[in-house]
Amino acid sequence: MIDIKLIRENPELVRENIRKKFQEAKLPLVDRALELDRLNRAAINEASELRARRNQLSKQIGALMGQAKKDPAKAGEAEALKAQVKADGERLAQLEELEGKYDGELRAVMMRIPQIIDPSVPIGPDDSCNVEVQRFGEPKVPDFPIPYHTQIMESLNGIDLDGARRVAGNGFYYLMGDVARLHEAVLAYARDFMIGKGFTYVIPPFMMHGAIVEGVMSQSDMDAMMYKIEGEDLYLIGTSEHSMIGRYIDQIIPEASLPHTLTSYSPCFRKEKGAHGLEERGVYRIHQFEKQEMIVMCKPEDSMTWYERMWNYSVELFRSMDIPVRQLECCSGDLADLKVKSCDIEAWSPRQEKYFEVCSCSNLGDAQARRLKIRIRGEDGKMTLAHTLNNTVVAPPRMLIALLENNLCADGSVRIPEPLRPYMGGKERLVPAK
RNA sequence: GCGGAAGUACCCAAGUGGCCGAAGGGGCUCCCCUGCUAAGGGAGUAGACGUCUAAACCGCGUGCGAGGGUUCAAAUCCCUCCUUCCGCGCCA
Repeated sequence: MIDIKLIRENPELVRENIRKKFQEAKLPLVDRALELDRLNRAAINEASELRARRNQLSKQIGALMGQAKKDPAKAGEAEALKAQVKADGERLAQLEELEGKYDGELRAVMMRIPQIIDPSVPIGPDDSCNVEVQRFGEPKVPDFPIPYHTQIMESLNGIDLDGARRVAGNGFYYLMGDVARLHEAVLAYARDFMIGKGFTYVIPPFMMHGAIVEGVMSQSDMDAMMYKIEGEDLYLIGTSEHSMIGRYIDQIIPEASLPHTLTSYSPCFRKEKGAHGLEERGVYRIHQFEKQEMIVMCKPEDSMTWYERMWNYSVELFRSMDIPVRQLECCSGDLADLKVKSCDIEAWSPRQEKYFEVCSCSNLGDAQARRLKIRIRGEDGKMTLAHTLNNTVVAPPRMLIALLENNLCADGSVRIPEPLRPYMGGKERLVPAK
């Protein structure tokens, strides 16, 4: 969400930004916003004047009522004033309705106008124009065939998808034995990795109220992703970012306490509406998974530095587990409307001989903060909107695919990367059953 | 989940329809006096949001847990909800 003042002062810049994102259909929204803003302010001004008059007259009525006890003639004057205020009341009620209407419509329009993207974002209409910036580690293809990840897991007696389907349907899994343990090892290692970077470990609520959901995501995302608890004003979180950022709603943060650098663990629940491709079977795209996340809330001038740092943490983490990765910069047309800049960290899949997404790092600028009213009180008392960023540390079911594929040996065993071994009881290798 | 009590500014707290955007105390800021591990006196102390403005000040509006309602007028009366505390129940 951008500042309405920016549209008032520089609508052309906002239009240009929309064109850069190849969303021409949204261009009329700019004029619509200007129109609604004008109408809204006119209504506010007229209503304010009426309220001011009501307050004044009501005071006079009070005084007259007091005098009327001694001088009955004053009662008539009071009645006359009452009638006038009552008459104003009807117009005021109309205006209040208009205020609500314009304000609501304006907000809806503003929600659809995209955040101004960073000048460094590559321009392109869709994900085919995303830019590979840099590779880390050698993408190797071994001379033996790499099976689909579920087969590797099955060979280790580590997964039961059939059972999960009976119990919860498609999109769920039972992880078992060493694979389940490896899943937890990855999470625990990633958690400690981030703690080592100075982040504060947080376990947030896994459910949240509707009002928070509306603050942290768009209506369309909500429909496509969120599970609602029947009969309660509660939704299951789709990522801990939701409850982590929601925590700051309507809050004023003292500048001295910034930056807030947090790493949160949570299960994530997603409907994942829409068609899923052949390569998204198994544990790639599922209704429930677990994730370690990083969240940073900082001063505006610091957000780009944090952005760079954050995606680099992901690279460092994956490299420490011997997984080759690359940084893929998101182009303008593929960038979500709330984001100023974002990139994916993709892990190498020796089976597909291509990279696939394992982390997504985003700088939201002040977009989220404006929606949620997250402000910073400066040392000088001035208020500014905070900048928010988030990045995946690791989402183990999916990253397990990369881990298993990249560490598979010709004999079918899986080498456990060094840093994970302490979390696996010292085990160095997973060996297939039989 | 049931019963009881409560939610007012940084904190405590008074306030049952107009004279209340809110007494009093504490804290904090500034000033004066005194002079040394202290004490006394005075002044100031909603923050926020919206609007107005080139911007700031001022003004106006909103604001007493939240949202509705009654009324010319609501901290105050009515309804719904939320939160906290105490007791009981249930549960890891």
